[in-house]
Amino acid sequence: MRVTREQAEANREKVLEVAGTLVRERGFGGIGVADIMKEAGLTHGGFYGHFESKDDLVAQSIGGVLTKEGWLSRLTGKAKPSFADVVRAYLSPRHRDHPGTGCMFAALGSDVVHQPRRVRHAFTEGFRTRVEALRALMSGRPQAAKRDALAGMAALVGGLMLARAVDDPELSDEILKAVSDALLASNRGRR
Amino acid sequence: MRVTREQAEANREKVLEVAGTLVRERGFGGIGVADIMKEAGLTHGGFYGHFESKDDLVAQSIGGVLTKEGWLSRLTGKAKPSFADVVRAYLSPRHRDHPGTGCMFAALGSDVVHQPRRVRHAFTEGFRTRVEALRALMSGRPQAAKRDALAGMAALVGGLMLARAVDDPELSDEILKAVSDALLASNRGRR
DNA sequence: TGTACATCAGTGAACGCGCGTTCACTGATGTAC
DNA sequence: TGTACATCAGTGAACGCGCGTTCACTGATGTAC
Repeated sequence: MRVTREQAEANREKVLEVAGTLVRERGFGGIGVADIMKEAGLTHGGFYGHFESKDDLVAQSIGGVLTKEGWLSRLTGKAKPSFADVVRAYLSPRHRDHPGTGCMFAALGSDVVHQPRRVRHAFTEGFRTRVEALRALMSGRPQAAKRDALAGMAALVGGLMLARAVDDPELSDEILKAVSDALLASNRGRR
Repeated sequence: MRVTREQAEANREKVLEVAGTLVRERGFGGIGVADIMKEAGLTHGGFYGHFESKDDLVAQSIGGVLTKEGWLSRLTGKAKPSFADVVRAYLSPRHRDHPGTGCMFAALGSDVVHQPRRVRHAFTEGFRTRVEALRALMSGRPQAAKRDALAGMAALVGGLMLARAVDDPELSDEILKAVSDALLASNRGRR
């Protein structure tokens, strides 16, 4: 059942997209080749026509997500979001409850260290990009230091991850609010 | 090859301890029953004399680590550590490079959400304990709010996790230092 | 433009390995007298 | 305190399931004429 070249390419991209979502929802240990292919509307046998191995797919998928443009706008829903927009959207219940389309670091962060070199490297480069983007949005004279952006990223990622880990919804909300307030206050203080 | 009751109990505790270390070093997906038993100096067959299942072992091991007393002293090497002592020890290269005896949240945080109820609950209760301990060490008038402690925990956990995830040692050190400086400064500001 | 053949994307059965779990067995410990 | 038997912690082979990977096959697409 051969398909057109365009369809084959679309299928490949669909598989990458599904993998990116499922791995964030279920973690590295929670995704299988058959699952992913099924979710993409295909059967598992065709997998190796597109990818060398499962590791290859995961690396490509994560690399793709972490280098795609427009993530700030997708997160906030605004074309030119402010620092406060980003903090509020990142630490929102909505982001917490939709890991599949959310931040890779909060969803997979503690497992990255156990992944193959390629995956770890993609994460590192994606992290640099995001730190720089955050820095550019922060206040400071004349501009915020990388240090402030690194500390901000740590608080964002740690806060979201903990809000997801905890099994008490109230505590989870409390974490989101606490980190959000602290970041917004410290950015005001830097002005 | 029966052993004394004391030896059997010591073996059980050794298995729990090994599991606690290996799971932090390798993640939930990186530990096998045979590995753990071998590392404890036993063979895999005896496992089910001590535990109901692998999940049971993991839950018991993590619950044990998270309820044990003295973790603040073990982390800092001091009997009565200050807030600055805790921050500096937590975000030290030494802690980053020894996950097996370090913080559960940074080592396993993003995977906790995929674990059985028991494990998630143990994490949540352990988290509460640590937030309260941190709050008690922070400055404030008359004392720091829970909010400040929650934000502090998020920054600590996120910072350590990211410092481990990243594949560039320089960036890793930079993360540790940035978060450490930010936390110490904001605690001074609260005084 | 139409026809014949080659290509190859996708299918689904099958393979093989790793790992959690079970089980018959061993031999030292614990206990009854 | 010593002896005989019962208990049971630990051993290692074996089982079975899940999952990554392979492969012969199908039938629609792409191409040569």
